[in-house]
Amino acid sequence: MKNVLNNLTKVNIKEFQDDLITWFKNEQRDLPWRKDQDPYKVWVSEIMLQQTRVDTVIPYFNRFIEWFPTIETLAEANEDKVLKAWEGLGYYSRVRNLHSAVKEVKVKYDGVVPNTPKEISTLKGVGPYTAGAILSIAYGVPEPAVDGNVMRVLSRILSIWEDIAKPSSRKVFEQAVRELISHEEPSEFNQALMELGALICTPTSPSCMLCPVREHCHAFHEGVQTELPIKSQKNKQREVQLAAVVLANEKGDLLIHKRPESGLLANLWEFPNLEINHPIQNNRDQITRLFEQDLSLNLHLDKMIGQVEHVFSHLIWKIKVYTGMISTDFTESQEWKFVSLDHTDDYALPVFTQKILKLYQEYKKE
DNA sequence: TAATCGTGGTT
DNA sequence: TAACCAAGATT
Repeated sequence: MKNVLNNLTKVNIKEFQDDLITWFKNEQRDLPWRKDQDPYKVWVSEIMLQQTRVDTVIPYFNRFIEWFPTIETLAEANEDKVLKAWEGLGYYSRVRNLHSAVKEVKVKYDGVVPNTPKEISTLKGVGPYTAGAILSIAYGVPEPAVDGNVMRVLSRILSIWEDIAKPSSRKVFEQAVRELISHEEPSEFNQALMELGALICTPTSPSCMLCPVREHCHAFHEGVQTELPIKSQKNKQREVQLAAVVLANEKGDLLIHKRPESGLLANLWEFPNLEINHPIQNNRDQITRLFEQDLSLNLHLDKMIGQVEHVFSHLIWKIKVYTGMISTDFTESQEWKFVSLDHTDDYALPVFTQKILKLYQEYKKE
């Protein structure tokens, strides 16, 4: 650790803080979660921003705060509505954990987000980054909030050649922040590091000539700013073959199924589907039998109307989409519903399901 | 530690 | 177009 951070002793910390924070106060973006320092809103924004772009988050954040303006309202909401508010954002366990944690804050902390590292870190979905972000931004506590931006910025400023893709590297950058952070303005300091990473110290072509802390930056002085940070590459996605079926009843309502409460897309809704990874499971009769065996759906597949591809972070789904008919004695249950497309307010539909729906609607036009 | 967990924009 | 990227947490 000492060796990796040996450039820390060469930084004029006071000047660095001042240059960074002054720039932030002048250049920061006007974002909806910066209108006040309500710990609940800071919390919601930080969860939404995990692995998600600012431009994507803004409309989701505004609508979420409209629907659930306080800890109390979110705690009282039912999960289907909460998931619907997250529909399309991805990483859905984030909002299920947030919902659970907000309920805990309501009963255990009398509705007040805790302001100590130990307590806030026990909340579901609140890891090291989010704990530091809420504590510093909402409460002014000088804790590190190390995200991808901070690792990139500090790897350049301090010329740190650790692999930032390794989980163990985060503690190196946390230690650096503990040395550098302003105890007078920890909120501005942490946000400034991230804002600098987002606007100036970008991954591929950093705008060093516009950088307010250029003179403090070891990578700039050595001309290696585009070689940092070091980040090892991830494995590529595994490909999975699926079959899905769109089943309409007499009214034109479509059959959807609630996914399991854990794992991928937990508790979201989908058109009936299953894996068909064996080559032998590739014709219509075989797939019909699989729906009967695996899902207890007694149905007739009409025709294959097209294919849908959907890319996850670790999977690629290639889905053959069928239309079909289901036996008249089928009955609805908690996990199986016929729904009108005009009344899906209580059913969060992930993007792959919406791709199937679009294919089906185009097919119906003809 | 390495996998899992989404989606859409950028290079 | 394929790879990469974006304010990570959990298991």
